[in-house]
This record gives sequence, structure tokens and C-alpha cells, in this order.
Amino acid sequence: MSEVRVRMAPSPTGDPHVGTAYIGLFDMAFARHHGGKCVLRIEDTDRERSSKESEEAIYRALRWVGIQWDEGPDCGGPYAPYRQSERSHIYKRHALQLVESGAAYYCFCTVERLARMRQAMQKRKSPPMYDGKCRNLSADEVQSHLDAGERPVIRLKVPKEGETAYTDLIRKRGQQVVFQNRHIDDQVLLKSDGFPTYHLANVVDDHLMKITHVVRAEEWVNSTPKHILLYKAFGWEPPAYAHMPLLRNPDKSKISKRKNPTSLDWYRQNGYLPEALLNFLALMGFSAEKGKEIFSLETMIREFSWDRVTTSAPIFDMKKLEWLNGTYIRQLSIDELIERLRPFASVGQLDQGEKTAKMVAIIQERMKTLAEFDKWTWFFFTDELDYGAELLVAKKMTPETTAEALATCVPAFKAVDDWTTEALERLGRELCERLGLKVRQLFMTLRVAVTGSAKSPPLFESMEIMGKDRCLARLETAQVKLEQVN
RNA sequence: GGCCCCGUCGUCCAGCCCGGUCCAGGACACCGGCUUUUCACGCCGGCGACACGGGUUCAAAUCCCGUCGGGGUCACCA
Repeated sequence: MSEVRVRMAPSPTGDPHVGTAYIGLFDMAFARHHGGKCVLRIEDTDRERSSKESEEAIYRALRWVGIQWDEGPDCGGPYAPYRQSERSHIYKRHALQLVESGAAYYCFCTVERLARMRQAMQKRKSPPMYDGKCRNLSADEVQSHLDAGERPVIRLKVPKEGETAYTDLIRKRGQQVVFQNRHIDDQVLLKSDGFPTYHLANVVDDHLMKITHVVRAEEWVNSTPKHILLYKAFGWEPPAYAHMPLLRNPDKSKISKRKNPTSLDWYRQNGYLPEALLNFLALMGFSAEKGKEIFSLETMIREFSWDRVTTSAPIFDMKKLEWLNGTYIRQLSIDELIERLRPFASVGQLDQGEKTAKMVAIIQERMKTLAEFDKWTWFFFTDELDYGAELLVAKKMTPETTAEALATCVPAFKAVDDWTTEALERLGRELCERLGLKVRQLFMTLRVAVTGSAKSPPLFESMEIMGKDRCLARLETAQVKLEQVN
């Protein structure tokens, strides 16, 4: 195989899409497995919807998640420019060339006529296709339309007979996907504003940029014969095609932001680790050797083969992503985790040296996302614990017995000099015996008093981190709360 | 509706190409247990699928045909 060259071709419309990263991941795994190159091309031919901000967001998001490219608008390359809006003249020239060779034609039909025609055809239950009104206009007719100032589009003249087929790297087990030409529409190549459609720009660029393998989502299979026909019209050799399964919503429809988070920014902002997201995306269609579930990008690159990619469209399972994210969080070193946590903490919350390290250590195995930092640590950073007094009363305890227990505990803790986890736990267990209480009873009361919640990080570690004064203050507050109930 | 793709536990994936080792394996979720000061982590166990019907064969999840189901696509959007 000559040098493998693949491209990612996102459109800068809206938020950076998880599907872009998904396809990009497979592009990259395949290319790097073969020592090939990855191109990033911005497909901004839709002037209405494309924006510069969206383009920037794509770079940022792709870099964040770990997708890399060798050539692109931001880093240049031998086939620049890589932004389609800067290549208009190229597409126009190529479209004109096809008109001259007779493979394409000018069409002067108005959007209104087209819409009416489509409606009528749908009523007759036949697939809506262009009726070919302008397919065989004479040179004179074309000229008079042009003279009248009409802005035509250029359409591909698809043969009425025969079939067009291609072999997909992923589906049909190597058998060809076959389309009857009569089902293929005379696709618009150049819009009346002089901009190309996806089909033209895509084919021209892929050829000019020497792309050898087109990896894209399954939604494009029906366009593939149009593209093959276009290559043929130009006299070019088409690339190989790999159509990836479509990511789906829980209701099985194509993934959409209404039903599932699709923005890469959302995953970053909600505390997902990029390496976990990437691993998860890889799991949607790719299976590593020996059934490995957790593996790095390097592993995927090393083991990559189209044979290991599935055909069926997976449903995006947030539960599994959360689990994966949790295991990745647990694999981080404390220092690394602290750094990752910064965007999710307020200023100063992670700058207490040893204390911070201890705090992060006890929440590490509890967090599913970085965004849960606050959920597990809020009580360290406030002295206003808002809980109901009844929470202090453990099973088989009453407000009275709880108050009595606390009355014994407070002076005991006050007397502690060595305010460490070990010493505190020793004392705690001693107090249980002295009071004739079960460990879970007394500790629950203490836990609620200190953390404000029945679910919290380990009690004595938390107490050590918080310090003696604050803990005692909280125990006293608990006593007051209980009195108010009684 | 036409065309195209797909169809193994609720979900993701292995097995299918090269039929027997599969009364189908792993993971998430769920349920139960152990551990345990709560929650969580960890460990153990359970639940649970070859869409259906024909064929071919000594033998089919694996090959063939049909049916059904799901998705995608039919724009001067990509």
C-alpha cells in the first residue's frame, strides 16, 4: 500500500460534535497503524451556518480529547489551503470542466419549481428526484438564460442506465454495495452562489489532497455512488471507503443533542477525562484483543484492523462512560488528579498542600466525574451545615440517647492532642464501648455532625483534614440542634 | 414509500469469513452476598441473547433463501 492518507472533514456549524471525535479516532488509529498521515479539512461551504468560532471550537475540542492531525488549516501542509471556503476557485474550475466535457450541465430551475416538483412526486409516491428539465438544454438556450441574468447551478449528468458499485472496508464482508444508476439523482455540484456542494468539494479535495481512504459515518453510503461517478467523470481513481456505524440515542435514532449530550465541550465541562471518552468511543465499534475493555490510544493504534470494527450502530451508553471515567480517575496519581480537578474547584480549595492531597485521596475512589468534586468535599469549605437534627439520630437511637452520647464525646475529643486519623478512630471505638453503642450508631451521629450528611468520605480522615477546632464546633452545633428538637 | 445498511443478553463487545471445542464468553447496568464507620472501591455469585421461518449438513449463532424488525438516506445542509 502506498502511503495511507486519511482526512477528518468537520463542518464548523455549532458545537464540536462527539461524532467528529469518533470518526477522527478511527481515522487516526487506522492511519497511524500504517504510518500514514491524517489531514484536518474544514468543510465550511455552507456560508449560512459556518462560523469562525465553531472552527476554533473544533480545534480546541479535538486537541482536548487527544485527536491529532498532520496537516490542517492551523498547521498548514503541502496541499494547503485546508479550509474549503478558501478553495472556491478550484471547485468552480472543476465544475466548469465537467460542463465542458458534457459530464455536467447548467440548471436554471428555481428553488420554487424544484419544491413544487418534489411535492408532486411525493404525492405520487415516487422518490423525489430532479426531472431533468435542464439536462439537455442547447448551447443557445443556456446562453439566453445567462443573458437574462439567471444564476444557474451545475448538476452532474448521472447515466440513466447501468449500476455503480463499490467495496466497503467495514460492511458487506467485502461484497460490493451496488446501486442502480436510475436511482441516483442529478446531484447539484455548484450552487448558484458559486460555492460547491459537499459532493463536489469533497471529491475534488480528496483527490487533490491524495486521500487514499475515506472514513466517514454510515449516513454517507447513499452518496458514495454519486462520488464514484464524479471521480469517473474527472477520470480519477476513487479512494477506498470505510463507513463507520452511526452513534445512536437510547431510542435508536441517529445521535442528536436533543436526546444525548453531543458536544465535546459538554463532556469536558462535566468532568469527563479525555482519555476515558476516547476509550469509550473506541469501545463503540472497535474491540481490542483478548477482550480488553480499558486500553489506550496507543494500544488501539497497534491492534487496529477494519476486521475488528463492527457494522451495527451502537447506542451511546452514558452509564458505561461514567464507569469508565471512574476507573480512569482512580488510575490517576494524587498530584495528577489535583491538577485535573482545578477547573472544578474554587480558588484556594486545592492549595492547601498536604491537606489537599489527603482530601483528594479519600474522594478519588468515590468520584465518577471530576465535576463531583463539590458533591464530595463541600463540607470542608463551609461551616454552614444545613441538615435536619433527625439525621443525627442513628438506628435504634433516640434524640435523648444521641444527646447523651454527644455529651460524652465532646469533652473526650476536646482532650485529644494528637489529632490524627488513627488516634481519632481509636478514641471513637473506645467511646463506643464506654457508651455501649454499636460502632455504626455512634459513628453515624459523628458523621452527620461533622459532614452534614449520612453519605460522606471516611469520617476520621475527614476530621483530621478539617482540624480540631472546626470539628469541635460542629459537634457542639449538633448538640444545639438536638436540644431544639427535644 | 423507493433505495441502502444492519439484526447475539436491557446496553456495548467476542464468536460468524475458515460449520462441531457455544445447552454461546466478557464488560456496563440490575439483583444478591462478602468486606466495611456511611457512601464508594474491591471481591464473589445471580439474572439475561443467537429476531422468525425454511433449507444445506451427521452437525448451524456460524453457509443459502425468505420474512419480520431497526436504522440511514432521498436539499442550491453537510
